[in-house]
Amino acid sequence: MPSETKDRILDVAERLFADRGYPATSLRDITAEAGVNLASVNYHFGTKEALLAALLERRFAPTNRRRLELLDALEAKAGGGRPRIEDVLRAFLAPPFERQQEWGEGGRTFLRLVGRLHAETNDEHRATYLRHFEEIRRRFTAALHRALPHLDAGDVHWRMMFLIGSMALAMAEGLTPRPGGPPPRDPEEVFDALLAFAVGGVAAPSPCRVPVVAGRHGPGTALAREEAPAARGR
Amino acid sequence: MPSETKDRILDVAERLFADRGYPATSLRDITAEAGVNLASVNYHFGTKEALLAALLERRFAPTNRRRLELLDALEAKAGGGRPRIEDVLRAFLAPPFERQQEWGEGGRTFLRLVGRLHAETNDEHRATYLRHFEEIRRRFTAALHRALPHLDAGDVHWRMMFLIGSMALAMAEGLTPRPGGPPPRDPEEVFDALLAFAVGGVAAPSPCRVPVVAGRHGPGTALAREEAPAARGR
DNA sequence: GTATGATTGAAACGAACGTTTGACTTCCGG
DNA sequence: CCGGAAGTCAAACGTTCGTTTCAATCATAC
Repeated sequence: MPSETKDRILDVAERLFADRGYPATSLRDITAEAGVNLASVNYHFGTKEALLAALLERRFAPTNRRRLELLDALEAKAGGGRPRIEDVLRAFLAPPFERQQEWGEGGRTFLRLVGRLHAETNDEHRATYLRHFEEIRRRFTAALHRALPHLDAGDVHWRMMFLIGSMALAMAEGLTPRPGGPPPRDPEEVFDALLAFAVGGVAAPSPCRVPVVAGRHGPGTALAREEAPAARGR
Repeated sequence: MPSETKDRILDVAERLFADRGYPATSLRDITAEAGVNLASVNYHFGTKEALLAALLERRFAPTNRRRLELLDALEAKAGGGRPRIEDVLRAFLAPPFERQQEWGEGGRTFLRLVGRLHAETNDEHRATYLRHFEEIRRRFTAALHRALPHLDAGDVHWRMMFLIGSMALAMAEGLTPRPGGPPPRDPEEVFDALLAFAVGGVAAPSPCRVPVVAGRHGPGTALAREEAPAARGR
């Protein structure tokens, strides 16, 4: 077998990156916990950065392939018509959770890592991560716009952002046990809750920018509006 | 004047932490850009960790005070009755944006930092951050539960999570100019869009252990469920 | 003016980091 | 047997980190 070492490094690095973050995890931590030599990371992967890239590739490629597969099927079925919002969101949100089931603990760890990377520092490893994600975001934003033709591009863009934020936090924090909250649920339940929230948010009525009947404090800014009647279609 | 140096350090550190993340920003970066001596950070704040704490305290204290103030007013007005979902969410979401207006560029920078810290590494500075946030989360979760009495505690907890995720990403990424997307909007517009999304998501019908109709592939798991009749009340 | 406490300055500390080196195993086709 | 590629190992490389030290400076009260 060519490299049991390689896989051990990948597994441990995935867990430690997810637990402590990329910059806060040293190669010495990884190699010590994996029981391999320090130099083997550079031997097998080149650099720490390339280790992250390999790690992302391993899980991201199948996940995103599945996303696009579901999206293609969905759009083919819709023909020229508009796809259903829930179908689009399901195609976007389900694959990571599917993979999590299939990969077991490693998959759950990966979910947390992905959630964390969404806010990770601004350097090249962020670019490494975004390279996998940008095409997905672009295509699903377009699909969402077709499902919500009454919104302008900016609104759709922002709702996609909010959606990603919900997903990321659900993955990063939601799946780790936390004191004070209810016990963590099964990932399937989390998925159901997330999808319900996402559909409700994405399909919400257009943000009402027009009438502002400011409450009392604050000179009528949108923020201080507290008693807005303000029905507003588009 | 006792410490122009102290404020310069705080301002620069806030910006650099927001741009690059806490672990990736060195005290040398901060002091060089602020034009002060390296040792002055440790002189004025003690440690890098304490610098972060001071920085958070400066912005968080008034923001969270305002949140609780709005929440108290809201609950007083509601008496024993159930508060309106939108009012609760507005009390939670508006103060950071209000502060951002009042603080100008520094406030906007702080929003990005807060968004980033939600996914920051697991060490003590994360605890530092959470110390400011946990009480807020607890009180608003309770208020949200009163506004949504038909949901169980778990559902409310998760919707609060999703809400925080949306807010965090909106703050962290949404306010920084990004290639490929529409030009960044005014924070007021972002706030309106976020609030609309949040109300829609939080007030969504109970997670889809309710009937879902659609699609074809997938063997009946919760994730692949696309044709599930499965009504399930509570 | 001079003593005193607060602040700044330049330099160094020890530790930890990612990476490289070169010798040492291990394994297998000839 | 052997030659050589593939992999492992301990040790060291040069850098950068947060922090400390201690002398120099400044303001202010006596």
